Amino acid sequence: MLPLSTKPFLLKHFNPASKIPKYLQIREAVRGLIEKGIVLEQETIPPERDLAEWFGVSRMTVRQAVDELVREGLLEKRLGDGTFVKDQKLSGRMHGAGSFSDEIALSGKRTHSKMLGQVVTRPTEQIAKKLEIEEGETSVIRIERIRYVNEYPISHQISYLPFNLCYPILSADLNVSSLYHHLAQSAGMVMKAGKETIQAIVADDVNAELLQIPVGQPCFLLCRTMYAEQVNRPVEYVETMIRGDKFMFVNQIDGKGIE
Amino acid sequence: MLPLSTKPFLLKHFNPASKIPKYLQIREAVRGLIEKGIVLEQETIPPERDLAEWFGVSRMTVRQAVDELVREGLLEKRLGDGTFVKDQKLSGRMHGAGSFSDEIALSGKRTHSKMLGQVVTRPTEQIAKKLEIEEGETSVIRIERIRYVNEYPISHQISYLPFNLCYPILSADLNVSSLYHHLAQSAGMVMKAGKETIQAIVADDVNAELLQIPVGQPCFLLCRTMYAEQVNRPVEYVETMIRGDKFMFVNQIDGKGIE
DNA sequence: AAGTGGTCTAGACCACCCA
DNA sequence: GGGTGGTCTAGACCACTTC
Repeated sequence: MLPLSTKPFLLKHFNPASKIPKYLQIREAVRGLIEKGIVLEQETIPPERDLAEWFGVSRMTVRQAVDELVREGLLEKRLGDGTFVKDQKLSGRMHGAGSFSDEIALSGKRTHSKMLGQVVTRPTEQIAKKLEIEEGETSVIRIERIRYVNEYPISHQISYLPFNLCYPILSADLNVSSLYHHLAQSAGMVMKAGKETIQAIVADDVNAELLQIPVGQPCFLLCRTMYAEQVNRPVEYVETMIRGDKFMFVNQIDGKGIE
Repeated sequence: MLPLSTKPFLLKHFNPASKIPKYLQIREAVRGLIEKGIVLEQETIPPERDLAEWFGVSRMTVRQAVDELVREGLLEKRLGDGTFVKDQKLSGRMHGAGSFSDEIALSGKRTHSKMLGQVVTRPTEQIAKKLEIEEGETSVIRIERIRYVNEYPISHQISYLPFNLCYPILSADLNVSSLYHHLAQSAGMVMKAGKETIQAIVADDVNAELLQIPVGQPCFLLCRTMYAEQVNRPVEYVETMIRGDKFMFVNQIDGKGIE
């Protein structure tokens, strides 16, 4: 039997006269049920028919609310059984072979970084999604740097890391040593795998000034999400703008798979 | 007005008597509309009320189907306006140890090539060097093509092949089938390995016209040298200009080699 | 004004799970 | 068998965009 407190709690967060759509109010009310611990992990929320009756709405409206929480990964429906609160764990299997990085092909050159800013902030919706952070759940560390090769700027990089996983790096001096190195040393995070996309874009005015190039000059935009060994979720999302006039990617093609 | 072909196409992929839920059939039918290029990017799919009438289902059922495609990022709804096919960047893998390519990850898209020219000519010094041809020793085949995805041009490609190794392909129709396929069939050349570089540049006037983009738009320039199993020298050098607004590279990062 | 997607109803029957 | 979620109907009114 469900605790008696669920129904009063839900109704307290619902106002049918409000301009806010009912399904959104219901979604947030049910979310509160979980966040406040009124319904614990592995337990069920009330049946859809009960919710519909309590709120005085149709079952379809309840489903619209609950299904969104299911898609967010907060709830799990089991056919014929009920709707359960999930353990807070997100899946993220990584596979595929191959490696690569933006630091390759710079061998023999002198490199350094300049820190532009390192702040703890609230993630935007996009960043929260990339890091698989529940919206508003927590803070992220935002690190903005310029990387130099032989004294000229080569890339502008903005990294985002979940605060609660990576806060020890806040004490690091990233001017002289690498982010990944410090993540391993101070936060115990060793990067394991990830995914990146590479796009061709032109420099906007901000990047043009930072990279000392004209606006409109071609650049690479590299967006990478990295996973650490220790945790089953992303620990870094980084966007890197790289000068197209000073950098190229090199790829060795090997054997099979060629039509 | 929508092409007449949408309705017949959709109904062909729908069977109300099937045990498969209607909304799933509708979802896949609409997906087919996009993948087959019957509805192109930036265009709208038919209104929900039309779809409901055509399929003989209620509008809620149509919405259940369409909303899933919206969540997948394939469609975008604009209130009061319509449901639009999103402008998606195509992607190509970039395995460090394996295939590459601009031809993968185009699954479900209609692709074809247009031959601009196929001539036997004397190699320039640069091309001769790439193909490891003694200067003036022999001739090369120069093949220039535009590649299309869903009717819009995606890349402009110029391939160079040593004449004495590859002349059988001169009889091939490269409009319909791949260069590598024909090299294998008619010249007995199977591509084995190679090396490619990827640069970010902007379109010049020639490429802008061929790719139907403005001059100055960002592009990738991919330069690749390929070796065949049978011979110990390059058999193809190809330069490919790829539209940056329609294409991105995707790379899976795996384990080691991370600084 | 006409057409679009957004929200919502009050039911219905089904397949599935558990006691 | 009784309760659960899965699918589906045939409407309705609203808010928004476009013309």
